[in-house]
Formats: sequence, structure tokens, C-alpha cells
Amino acid sequence: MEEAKTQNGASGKLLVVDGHSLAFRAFYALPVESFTTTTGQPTNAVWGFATMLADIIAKEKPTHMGVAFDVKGGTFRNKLMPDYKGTREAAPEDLLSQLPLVEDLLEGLGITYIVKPGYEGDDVIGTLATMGEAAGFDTLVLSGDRDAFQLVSDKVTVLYPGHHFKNLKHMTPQAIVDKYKVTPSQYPDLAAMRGEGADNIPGVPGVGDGFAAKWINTYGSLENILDHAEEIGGKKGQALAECRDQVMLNRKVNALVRDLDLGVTVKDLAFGTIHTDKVVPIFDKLQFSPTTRKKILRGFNTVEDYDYSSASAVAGGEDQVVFKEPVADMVDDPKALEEWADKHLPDKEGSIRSAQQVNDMADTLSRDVDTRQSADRDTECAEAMKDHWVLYARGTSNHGDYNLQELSILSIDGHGIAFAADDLDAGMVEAIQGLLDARVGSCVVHGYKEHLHFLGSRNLHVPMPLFDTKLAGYLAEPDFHADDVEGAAAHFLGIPIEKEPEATQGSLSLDGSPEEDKESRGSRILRQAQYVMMLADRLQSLIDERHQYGLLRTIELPTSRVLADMETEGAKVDDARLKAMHDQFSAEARQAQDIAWQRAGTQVNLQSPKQLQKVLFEDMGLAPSHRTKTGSYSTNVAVLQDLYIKSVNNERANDFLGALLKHRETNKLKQIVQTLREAINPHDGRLHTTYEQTVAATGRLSSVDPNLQNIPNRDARGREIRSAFVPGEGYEALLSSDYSQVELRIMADLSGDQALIEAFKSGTDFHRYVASLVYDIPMDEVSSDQRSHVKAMSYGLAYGLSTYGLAQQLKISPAAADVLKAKYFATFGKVHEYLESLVADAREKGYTETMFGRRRYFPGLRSNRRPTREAAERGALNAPIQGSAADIMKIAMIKASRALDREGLKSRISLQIHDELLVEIAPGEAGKATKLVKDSMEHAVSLAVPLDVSTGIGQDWQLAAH
DNA sequence: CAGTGTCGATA
DNA sequence: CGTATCGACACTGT
Repeated sequence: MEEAKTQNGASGKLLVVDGHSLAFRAFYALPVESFTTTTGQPTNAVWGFATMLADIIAKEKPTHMGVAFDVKGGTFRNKLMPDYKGTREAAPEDLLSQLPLVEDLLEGLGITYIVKPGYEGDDVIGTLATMGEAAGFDTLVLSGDRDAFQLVSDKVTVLYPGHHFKNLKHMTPQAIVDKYKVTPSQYPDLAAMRGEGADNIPGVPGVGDGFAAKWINTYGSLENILDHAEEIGGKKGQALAECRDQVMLNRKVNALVRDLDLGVTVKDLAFGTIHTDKVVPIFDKLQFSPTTRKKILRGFNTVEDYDYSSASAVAGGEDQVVFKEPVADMVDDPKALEEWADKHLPDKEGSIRSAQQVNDMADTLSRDVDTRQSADRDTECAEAMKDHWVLYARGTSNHGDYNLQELSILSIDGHGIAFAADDLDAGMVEAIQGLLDARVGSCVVHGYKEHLHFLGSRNLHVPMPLFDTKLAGYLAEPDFHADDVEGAAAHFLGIPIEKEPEATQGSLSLDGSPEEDKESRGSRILRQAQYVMMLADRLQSLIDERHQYGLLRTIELPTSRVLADMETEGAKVDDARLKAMHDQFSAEARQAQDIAWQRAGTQVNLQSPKQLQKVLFEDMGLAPSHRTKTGSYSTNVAVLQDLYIKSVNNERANDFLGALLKHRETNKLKQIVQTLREAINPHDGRLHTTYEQTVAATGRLSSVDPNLQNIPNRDARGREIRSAFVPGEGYEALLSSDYSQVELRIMADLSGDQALIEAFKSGTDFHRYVASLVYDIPMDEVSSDQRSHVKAMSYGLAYGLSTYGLAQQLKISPAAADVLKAKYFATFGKVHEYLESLVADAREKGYTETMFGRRRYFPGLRSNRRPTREAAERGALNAPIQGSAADIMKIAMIKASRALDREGLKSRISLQIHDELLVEIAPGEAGKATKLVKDSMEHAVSLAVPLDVSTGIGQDWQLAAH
């Protein structure tokens, strides 16, 4: 890098920053929820400001720096133009409260910041840039305001953020000319004619950058253009003449002042020395992580080895994580693999457990779960994880077809072996199997389920490993989603994100990227394995601290195995039936569309809310009711139905709405059926969903590609689709087995409310029983309204339902809802207390916990923003309940799967829909399988109330329903 | 071609 | 102004 030199030998690089612009952009770019201290102070703008600045400092290496801020109160511009920046909304409090923090941080970092009453930050910037230029410095101006372009010269470059704030464009004189076809000094003339929307400066109507540039190049100066406005002619020329005064005013307003007296010289702007006594307290106050601190400080000359971490740094210490490049060993025959393993991997004998031992241990722990939910809390992994190795495989999957692509084994000593799947012959596969069987007890993977699939595609079976970094990461922070190993490493280890270029396989690469050669492919996968190794170290201690190893071992890892089998087997569907339904729904949707188009008089796209808004609320003049969150008029079913009823006297609108509603319904069903059909695996005619085990923050599973957890079930039309799910070849029926009111039963158990416990023990119609208590009347006098109101209240409990919401759902007045709620809580006082305690505990601890120690963190509970805080409160109320139900179902699945196996049945679990299992029944096994599955579910855990499971058997899913 | 908004399906 | 999801489609901006 060359540095600027002046005649007198001075050299330097000056960075001038528009402080407000940077803080604003950071604020809006980063979610405030993720950047809030425990005291509720938002820090997203400060964090973004500081890290962004650090990035630029690291990249540009300036020697001098000045940050300009606006100051409250009007400037000379407002006197010239009262509307100047008039459309700007006031900055939100969450941002304003951060500006003093930014200034404090700058002071601590030894960076000069400047405000000048009566002038804007832009004028300070203009002055600083001019001073830098005059001193012979290379000068950079970081600003999101285009007015700064007038400062650009050979010595001055403006860094202008693009759409993504990260990539800054270097606006040099040439870049300005390329973009606007005028020189930097001519740019204000151009802007004066075009106007500046952001500042509420009107331009000449119909004139944009293009015309303005053309005129400037024809006539030179702005004055000259205005003098020749008549010559230009046409609408634009006329408009220009009419706007003459405005344009001249614009030009005055957009000229930056470049000669303010700021009371500093360029030399004063030198920086680099940090005031440690000031910086550390600020860092502490902002609760910045050690990683963030290092990141911010890397561009400064800091005293070597000075500890910038807070005295009160997080326990467990965030030691600097160092990436050590693994050594790739060449192993090309089975014997060599065995020798390599003997040399580098933990002993088969001794402290390391064999696969059988590991599974025995899991069984033992799982039995503990039978009797006492907390028995598994004390199992720790630290001991076993002093010596471990990483198995890291990658592959492809497509609707049940899995394909291993590459596999690696990495020892804790840094030696590793990488294989391309194509190079694995039968002998090598056998040797790998031997290695797995002997040493899996000390093995770490990232995603056990995926490894079962990928290795399974080469007939390799992976017994249960010691640790899974993907599952562990999910338990540690269920709201965080890394999409790959690098992402997880970046998050948990604070390793800068360097995305590895993905393998370009095959003979040619279309996008011109170089094909990855064998060697670099090998070292890439070993690097990824090394990330897994490092993640294991970090997560192991996190998991142990929280006593979650039992959860990992006895619930999550075994669940992975059950899910892998379910995914591999899939669920059989009758495609002929689906096709018939699709044809039927298509025809109906088309009919409805024809009628709608006819009544509307135009071919509106019925699937376009925007077009519908126009037809309904403009053309037909109907009265809009509900607004969407962005302020437009909603066209959802509730609104449409309402309009339909209200439009009885308007035949055209009424017909249109009827057809539209019909289209909504049938088209949705058509689309669901179509999606299902497209996902059928052609080889076996079955649907192979993928269960995501680390997505839902509460601990539930989710289902994707296709989602088989949202197949219609509410109305008869949609439910028909379930009749297409049938037993496959070699099976005779389907069993549906589901929990009734699990979440309520969990609440009864956890709250210890005797009234509710008795209600469940009574064994009668639960909602009727509860209603009789709430209204204090005999069971047989409970009206159907009373029953349904109480039922809604019961279900709403676990969601943090408001009286408003309850009223809306039951179509009763808020006052009546309030009365219902009061009565309900008067009857079940302990439930009320329990729900309140969930939120209170979460506020104190920062997280909630399920019966099995699954955590979820809720930083939003301390937010200053009411909507944020209340949303967090509802989440904290719901998470332990929904999450405990999820834990219980996972345990039930593990038990059921093992029971079916143990009894030698061929029947198998096919689908899980949160509180329901669908089981494919082999001939003659209906009775036995039903009993095993039902028992497993009923006795997954032992609560103060019985777990009620209802079952049904039928020739298809719909018929199996009960 | 990616990102956002609206809508609607489930437990 | 009830929790947790997934995904199709339309539209918009680079």
C-alpha cells in the first residue's frame, strides 16, 4: 500500500465518518432483540457502528480519523428551506439512547468526534475532508449521503454504502463520472435539478440524473442551463423554467460548508492509542463479548497482552480459539486404516466404551427416565470427552434417496484421513465398519441422523456416538440456526466466517469456477472435521454446565435414530387417489375463477392480495376492515366471509366473493395435493419427509420437503387428503395413536393444582367437568356454549391468551371474556400461579426449562419495548409446556420403536405429528402393535395425572382416525 | 434471481 | 392483541 507524501514529508490517511448515518444504518440493519443488555439497553447500533468501523480501519488502515455528528436544533438550511428534511420521522428512542454510548466508545478508543451547532454533520465532514486534502492526506469519507460526492477529488474518496451496508463503493472521480456522467464538482448542480427525496428537497418534475447530466454537459454551469431553459423546450424544459427559483435554492442548500472553524487541526485527529481505563468499562456496560472486543480493537495499537476482557467476564472463560490445520494422512488400504486407527485413535480397550457399552448405557439412562425425570440430569460427558475423534461425512439427499459423497476421520492429535465416496471399495467399507463398531463410543459427529443416512447409503451402520455437535448446539441455544459446520463454528467459537468454496463436482463447471482437486477437497473436509472437533470441546463444557448431557444422550440422540428410520422408510400414498383429487380440485378452482372473473369484469389474479384489494375496495367500493401489519387492507378469509355476509344486497359483489372464497379453498387443496405428488419417490411410491430436529426452538420436531405435519384435518374436504395415506406393500393397516390434552395434563402436573388433577383423574368428559367447576353447576346442566367457552379457555392458557383474544375467538364481549377468565383462575388458582411463576422465573434466570432440562432463552423479557416484552412473556409461558410435551413424545417414540423391535414386530412408526404417531401395521400385528405403542406413549413419563392415549386402526389415515 | 409480504395448513 | 412451524405465490429491487 502506498502512502501519501507531501513535500514536507508528512504522510497519512484520514478517515472522515458521518456518525449519524453509520449509527442509523447499523440500527436498522441489526435486530434489536439480539443486541440488548441484561438491563434492557439496546446495543445494536453501537455494536454495528463499532464493528463496521473496525472493519474499515482494518481494511483501509487510516492514520487519522474524525467522526462528525449532527447536533440538535435547526441549521442555516432550515432557514433557507423550512421543509428541509421535513419528512423525516423522529428517530426511535431505542436508537437515540445509543448515541451517547457511541460517543463514549469513540472517546475510549481515542477517536475525535465533532459536533458544530448550527451546522450539520455533513458540513463538518466537508471541512474535515478539505483539511485533509490540503494537508496532502489521502482522505476517505464514509457517508451515506450523496451530497458528499461533491468532495471527491484525486485525494478524496467517498465510501458509499450499497444496498448491503457491508460492501462500500469507492467513489473516486472516475466512479462519479461513470455513474452520473458529471464531475464531482458538477454533482451538486445535478442534484439541485434532480432533488433529494431523503432530505425532502423537491426536484424538477420529470427530471432525473440522465437529463440533468445531459444539460450540464451541454451548457456547463447551472446558471447557463437556467438561462437557456427556453431552448431546451418540451415539457422538461418548461418544468425547468418554472422551477428556476427552487433549483437555485436547492443548490444553495446542498452545497457543503468546507471552511468551518472546528478548533482542531488534522494532526489532532491522529489516533491509535487506546484509553484502556475508559474502554473496558464501556465494553462491560455494553456487555460486549470477548470476541467482539477483540474484533473492535484489532485495528488499534494496543498494549501487547493487555487483557481487554472484563473482570466480570463470563465464567468458563472464552479462551482464544486457535484453528490448527489438520494433517492429511494418506491411507489407501484396509490394513493401513487399521494401523492408522491404532496409532491415532483412542484405544479400543480401556477407558473407551465399545458400541455395545454405549448403547447399554443409553438404555440404562432411558430407564431412569421412566421413573424419575430428573435422574439423567447428573450424567456428564467431560470425563468421556478427554479423548475422542471426529467422524465427518457429507452427502446428498433427495426424497429418501441418500448418497454419501465424502467422509473423513479426524483424530484429536490433528491427524486425519479423507475419503471420496467414489474411492471406497468393499474392503475399505468393511474396515470402516470395523472401526466404527470398535470405537464409536468415543466418536463425535455433527448431525447423527444425517450420518446414519449418508453412511447407510453405503451399507455402513453407525452405532450411537458419544456426542453430536449439531444436537448439542441446538440444546445450548435453540434459537440459533447454523446452516453448516462453519456457521456453527463461527457462532460458538467466534471464528471469523470464512466460507469454504463449495465443491464443484463433475467434469465441468458452468460458472467458470475452478473444479476442486482431490487434495484441496481432502483438506477442506478435514478442516470442517476440525471445526467439529473444536465445537465438541466448547459445547461439551456448555452442556455439562447445564446438566444437559442426559437430554442429549437419552432423548435427542436416540430420537435421531428413530427419525432416520422413519425417513428412510417413508409413508405410502395412493397416487391414483391423489391424482383424482387433484383433478377434482383443479376443476372446481377453475369454475370458481371463471365466475369470479365474470363478476369482476377483469381477469384478476385471485392469488394476488394486491390485485384483490383493488377490485374489492376500489372497483367494487366495499368497506375494508382489517389491516395487515404493513398497513394494506387484508383480504384473508375472515375478511372475505364478513364481506360476503354484508354484501347480500349487492349481487355482483356477493357472487364475486362467493366464488373467491370457493377458489381460495379449492385452490389451496389443489396446491397441497400437487406438492405431495411431486414429492413421491418414483422408486417406491412413498413420501419421505425430513424431520428437522434442531429447528423448532421449543424442542418440537418440524417436517420439511414435504411437510407432513400440516396435512388438512379440520374440515371434511381437506381431511379427504388423509385417505390417500395407506399401508404399503407387506402391510395391512394404519394405526393412529394420539395424546389427548397433553399440554393441559403437563400443566396439571407441574402446577400441582388439585382441582385440575382431579378433573383428569375423573375420567369423564374433561371439558364438561371443568365447565361444571368453573360455573359451579352440575355436569348435566352445562350448556354447549359453556363447554366450548371453557374448552377455548383451557387451550388458550398455554399460549398466554389475552382477554381480547379470547373474546374475539368466542365472539363474546371483552368484559364477558374477562369474567370467564376470572372464574377460571378462581377455580384453578394454582394453574394461575404456576403460569405467572414461569414468566417470573424466566425473567430472573433469563431462560425457561422443560421437565427434562431443555432450555430456551428469552432476552426479550427485559426489553423496554412493550410489544417485544409481551411477546417474550407469552413465549416464556408456552415454551416449557410445549417443550415438555415434545420431550414426552420423543421419549414415547424411542420406547415404541424399541418395543416393536424387541418384540420382533415388522410394524413401524411412519409419521409423527406432534401429539400423534401414525404406525404402519404388518399383517396380524394390529393388536400387539397397538398395545406396545399405546403403552409406550402412556408410560413415557409418570405424571400426577394419567397420560391418555386414544388409538384407531383403518385402511387409510382418515379411517384410522378416531 | 433473492428477499419480503400475504395467506393458509397443522399441532 | 395466542404458541410453534412450512411453504406457495405475487411482487419488488438488484
